[in-house]
Amino acid sequence: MRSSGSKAVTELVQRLRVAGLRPTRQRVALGRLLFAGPDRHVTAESLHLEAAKTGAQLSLATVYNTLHQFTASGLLRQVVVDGAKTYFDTNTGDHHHFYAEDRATLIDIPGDCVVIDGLPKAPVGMEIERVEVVVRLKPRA
Amino acid sequence: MRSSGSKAVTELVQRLRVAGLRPTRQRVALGRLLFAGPDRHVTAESLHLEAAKTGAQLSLATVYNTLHQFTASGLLRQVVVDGAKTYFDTNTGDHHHFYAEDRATLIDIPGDCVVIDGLPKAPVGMEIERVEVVVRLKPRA
DNA sequence: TTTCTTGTTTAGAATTGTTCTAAATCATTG
DNA sequence: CAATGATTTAGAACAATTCTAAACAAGAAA
Repeated sequence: MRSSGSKAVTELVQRLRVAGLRPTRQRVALGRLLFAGPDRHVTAESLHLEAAKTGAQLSLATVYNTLHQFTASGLLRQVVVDGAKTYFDTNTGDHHHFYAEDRATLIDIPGDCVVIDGLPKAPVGMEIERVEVVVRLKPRA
Repeated sequence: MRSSGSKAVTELVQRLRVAGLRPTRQRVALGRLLFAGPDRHVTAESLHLEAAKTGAQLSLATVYNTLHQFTASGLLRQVVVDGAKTYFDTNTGDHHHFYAEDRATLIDIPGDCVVIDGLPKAPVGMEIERVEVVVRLKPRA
């Protein structure tokens, strides 16, 4: 019985290989947390904490490295909604976000339900890389 | 000849008073830089540098304080487009932004030309504070 | 004016999130 | 199994921002 990993893990290892990333213990551990279930939003800090809770043994620096590598490989995407922390989103498709400032929490808004009209075209020499909508939420008065 | 200030300065002092802020030398100096001309985007650092160039004598901490006080009073608004620095915008009206990542530069998009449709309503217990659109630009290939 | 009170400024230390460095470790290949 | 090069890591370094408590200045009162 050579391979004791689940199918999900095998697939993850495959994804990493394809991305040119060696499937190290640390990357697999983080990948499982990120990609095993439904889409999610994490910060380096939160993911590091979560990994620690599941018994994984890895440094915060590695979490940062890994998140950036995953992002560069298109497995993750960065979301900027707060000056302080950087969020990473496992949903790399076209979509937007609610951001509850008081809870520092993100909620996805599917891209296919939102229509944005009337945007001016990009200045000369520039082109649009992406259009991001952030809907800031506050507790109802 | 008691009052040697220009009309613009008098008006600025008035705005500060209304906002409950004493028109100190520092606040007036920063206010002139911010509100004398057309709308603009600054960071604490950039404004501090600019103030220094015009001969104003004030600390970076004061620039931070002032930017936050101005924001709290509705004279400025914060724009989050980059994890690293915080931008402040003298245009507090309804509008959006182009953001050229390579130049770390903001350009206003008038709010009245953009229509956003299909946004889901806010989760229960929450209400929408503001809808922000950021159009990320990259140099044309 | 002068004095009093309170708001404001400031230098410098402290914090926070993130990146860097160089040495140790691990994964893969031959 | 050894060699090679990628990866991890602890800890230092960094950058933006906030905090602190002491000095200072603005407006009100006398």
